[in-house]
Amino acid sequence: MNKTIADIAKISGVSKSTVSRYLNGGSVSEATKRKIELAIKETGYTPNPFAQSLKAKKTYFIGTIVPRLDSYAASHTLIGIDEQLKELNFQLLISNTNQQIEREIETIYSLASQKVAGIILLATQITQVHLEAFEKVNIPILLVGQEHPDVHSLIHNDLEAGYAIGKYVLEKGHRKIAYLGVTEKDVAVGVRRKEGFKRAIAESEGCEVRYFETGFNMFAAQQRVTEMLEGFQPTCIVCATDNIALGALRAAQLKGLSIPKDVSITGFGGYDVTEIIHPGLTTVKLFFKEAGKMAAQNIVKLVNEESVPKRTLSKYEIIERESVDSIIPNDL
Amino acid sequence: MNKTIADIAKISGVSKSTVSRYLNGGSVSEATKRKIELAIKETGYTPNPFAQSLKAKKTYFIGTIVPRLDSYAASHTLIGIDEQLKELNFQLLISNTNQQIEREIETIYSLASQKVAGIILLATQITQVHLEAFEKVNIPILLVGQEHPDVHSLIHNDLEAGYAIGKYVLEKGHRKIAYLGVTEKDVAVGVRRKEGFKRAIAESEGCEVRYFETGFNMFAAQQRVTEMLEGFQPTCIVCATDNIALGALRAAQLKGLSIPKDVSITGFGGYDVTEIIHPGLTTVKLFFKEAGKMAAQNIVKLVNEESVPKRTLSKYEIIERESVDSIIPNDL
DNA sequence: CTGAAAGCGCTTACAG
DNA sequence: CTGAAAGCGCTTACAG
Repeated sequence: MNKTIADIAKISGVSKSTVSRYLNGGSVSEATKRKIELAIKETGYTPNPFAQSLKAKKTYFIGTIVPRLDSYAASHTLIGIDEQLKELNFQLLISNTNQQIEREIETIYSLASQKVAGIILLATQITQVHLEAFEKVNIPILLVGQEHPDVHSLIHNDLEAGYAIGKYVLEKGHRKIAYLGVTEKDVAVGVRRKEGFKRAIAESEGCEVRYFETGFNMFAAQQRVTEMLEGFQPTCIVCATDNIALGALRAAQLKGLSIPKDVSITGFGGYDVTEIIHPGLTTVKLFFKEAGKMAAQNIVKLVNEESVPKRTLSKYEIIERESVDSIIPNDL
Repeated sequence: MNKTIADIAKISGVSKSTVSRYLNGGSVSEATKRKIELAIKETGYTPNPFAQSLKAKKTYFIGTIVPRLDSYAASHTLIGIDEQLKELNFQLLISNTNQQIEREIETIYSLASQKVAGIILLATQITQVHLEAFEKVNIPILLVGQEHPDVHSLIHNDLEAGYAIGKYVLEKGHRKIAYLGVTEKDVAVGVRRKEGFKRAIAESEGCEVRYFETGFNMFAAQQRVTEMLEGFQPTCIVCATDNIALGALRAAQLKGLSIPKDVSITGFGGYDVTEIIHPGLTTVKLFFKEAGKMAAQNIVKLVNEESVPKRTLSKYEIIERESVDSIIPNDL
């Protein structure tokens, strides 16, 4: 059977209080300390976390709500969160909503009823219902990937990153460009990245840019690009995610176009697969794992009632590979 | 503040015992049932799971140990486990070991000290130390992906699947084949798949087959294939995983070979990306999500002390795409 | 530094 | 059907 604190007390000949004090780093004499240590080693005792949480009125669970488990972004963010949380002696509880936004709400309440100390939400959209739930459960919440003025958040620098990739393709001489984005309901990916890109475009002259919208799925993107290519032949396709870029790549290839000679393509995310495909995809790398670590640090601070900036920014970096051609005119 | 069962008792004018009985489906009169329901609705009361677990001496956590979070196999298996566990009213606790096998052992003990009801281990290797840990913690364990005579397991039918892909390439006329496997320490992937493949080869004549070993990483595989191609030019490369196949594909392409005209390639796993790359990869699809669901069902049965077969097999299917050429001689 | 006692929020025989 | 009481394994003032 499982040993309890009473067993340890009996074996080491002290009271339960003293054992508890030892466990929690209170003041215990060297001699009793040794006796207790011995008893613990001998029995393999570990405190019952349920009893601890019940009594101490606090738990060491951090709930993380993810829209999906099978995405590079989600899994790498989770890896970072998990790693950092372990270091801080918290336990990660992952809840997958399978991209159903109603389940996010349910999950917020159910995590609360499980008495988690805090919640990290890998967010896609923040609705009024979300805000209401945050309010009601009354536990620290941290948004990752999206921001909202009323909630603490950690976001990728989508605006600047969008600007950077815009500048990049412009510098490579592209002027006839298709921008393949996603729904504006997703503020980070659908609005901010495009906004940054537009700013870059606005600083350049003689551009012909058309904007298209597709889903996050690569097959949907493939089809969208196939259609697009009927009526518009850009020299460069800038995609709001790597998955979209993968779809674009395949659509172009199936059309017999050579990348980057006939058309250049860029992605956004920096997934591993962008390096292994042929040609390698030029993309904006986002640091998901690092973002996850920062998120874990922030939520724990929030739990401990330490101060945290309302908004934390994660970095990005442009990775140059083979999918973008330089078409700078000869006269340069 | 959080309401307790005492609050509900007071509001509805009955005893705590009765409320508890109502909560646990005991016999309660219609009238009191209604009063209690009202009080619960009014207060938004949810039972404290720590108190429940402490008293009832059982928990609804199932710990799942995964070697990594960022793999198609792991995440899809996890999705299946999570989905099924929710349905069975259990809560999934994911623990990532980051491919460090010592951490698997630590995690087994730490999950046990967290009083999980059962453990699912997405296994790579089963060592003596594992068996010892299973023994010591004395809670139900289910292996997924690997098997061992002493432990319950759920595995993909690697042997048959290996045989099937061997038969397949043979039927396509290939006789000069490279098999790209992994370490035999991984019994399922390193031994069984190869064994099945060899059986198919043994049934055919005039084959020249060479066996190579590489890691699970696509970049390592790419390099391995690049080297291999110096000394051996097969008409077909059979890979033990999709990631290896991706590496092989890139190596061949960088060498200027056209797939499948110059060399055919097959994978193993059925990752989404194998469909979007160009050419599409012919592969053996494994049903990770379904396997995860079965695993969840089995571990819960084990927790409830119902009987479960020592070994459960998950299915597979060959997906034909463009990466394998038919080179059947003209005389057919 | 140490121990006795109360209490965290539940569940479960037991008696009625 | 219902309630009083004990107890799950801890922690935490309080007194010494």
